[in-house]
Amino acid sequence: MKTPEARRRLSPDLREQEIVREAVKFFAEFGFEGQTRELAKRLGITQPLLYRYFPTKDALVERVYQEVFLRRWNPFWEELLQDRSKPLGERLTEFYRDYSQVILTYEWVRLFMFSGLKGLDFNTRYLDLLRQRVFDLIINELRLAHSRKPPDEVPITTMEIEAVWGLHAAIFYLGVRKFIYNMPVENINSIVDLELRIFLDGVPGTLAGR
Amino acid sequence: MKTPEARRRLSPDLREQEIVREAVKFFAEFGFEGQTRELAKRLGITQPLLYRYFPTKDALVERVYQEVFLRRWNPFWEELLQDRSKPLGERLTEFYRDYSQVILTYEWVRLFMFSGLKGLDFNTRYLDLLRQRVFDLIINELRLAHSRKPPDEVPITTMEIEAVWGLHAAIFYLGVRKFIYNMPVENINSIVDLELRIFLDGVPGTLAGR
DNA sequence: CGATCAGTTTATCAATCGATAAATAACGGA
DNA sequence: TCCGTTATTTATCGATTGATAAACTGATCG
Repeated sequence: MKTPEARRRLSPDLREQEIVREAVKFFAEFGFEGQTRELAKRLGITQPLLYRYFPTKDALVERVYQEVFLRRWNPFWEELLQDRSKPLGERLTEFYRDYSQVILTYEWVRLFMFSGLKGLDFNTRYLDLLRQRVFDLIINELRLAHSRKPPDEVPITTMEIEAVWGLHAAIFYLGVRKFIYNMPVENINSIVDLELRIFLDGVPGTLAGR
Repeated sequence: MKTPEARRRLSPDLREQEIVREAVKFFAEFGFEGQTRELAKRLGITQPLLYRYFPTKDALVERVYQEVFLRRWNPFWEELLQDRSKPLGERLTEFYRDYSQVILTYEWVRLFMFSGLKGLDFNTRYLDLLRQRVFDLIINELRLAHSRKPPDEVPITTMEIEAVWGLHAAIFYLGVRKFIYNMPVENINSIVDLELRIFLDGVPGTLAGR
């Protein structure tokens, strides 16, 4: 009992936006093997129309990546982590609460995993960025908070990076459980706080630069 | 320049074993959309022969699950975690070193993720088992080691479970990074030790039952 | 009100998929 | 050595896939 859906002839910009928005949801659900006919059906259009806006299916997939991963990165995070007017614990709480709100979504988590499994290099590129823009900063601030020598005197160790990876994994895995394993995960903020507490209590023993 | 590969007519048992063994590798690489013709090619047989041993493709996929997940569970783990003749830290190290050696493999990690993304209920079933057979045990032993009331007096809290989830995630994510994101991850045992140290130093603050 | 541009649909192709039936050939027993 | 069982291959079907070309139609302008 829905409208006959006879609405046609949208402006190209609007139509493209609609396609991309629906494609994000669609590929997040079925992966990149999701069929163009089914996507078109959800959009209330015919399948060949997709090819008016994107030359190939891969081009549409590529566009979905950009929309989900690149667009959602917040440059302010890097400032926040270095804002020494606040205690480090407070900064980390603020950062990971906000960061988790961005990446712990159905689309982000699943598309990221689909991308990794398909062997696309996007994951490594994103994670290299994450390490440079976030992990190194956190280690730097942790060193400072515990009166260790800075990274330019004593280089960052593998184990320091791994310690931060552990924190990051604990938080990201909440999204894996929720959106990939389909398990109930509630009160994410409280859990983020918990993981941070455990991390901050336990990490001093692994910091270098004494 | 390889042998003409004219060998035919294996015994049904042997042929089935070969098919399953190769199918595990194959589906771990390409996911369940991997094509039967390509799988047959890798086996050096023709595609219809697969249907002599498995009625449908799904039946073969189902068999792969059983082979990888059910067969590799070690009941001894549950005994080990409760062996109070050893310090808890030692038990956890021993367990997670062995457990990580079993699940942090190309096949296990990728098939588990493919399964989750496809919406099969196997993940939840496995993780329910993991929680009952491992998580609850760990929390019980942690309570005991820190002189808290046992779970039958003070029920296990959500946050205690989440704390163990965090440890588990940190370790499992090593496999995600290595086999899904294709990142270099070395010295897994050392990292497991590190995560355990951080966990054990930080977790007492979240234990209930005081 | 008619003409033109462009957004959209219809019709269809070529390749690929899982699956089936019939033909072939390898191995063991008499 | 021959024969029969059956493991294996050849040939093929029907459905589905991404993609293309041509026909259609709605909106804007004169």
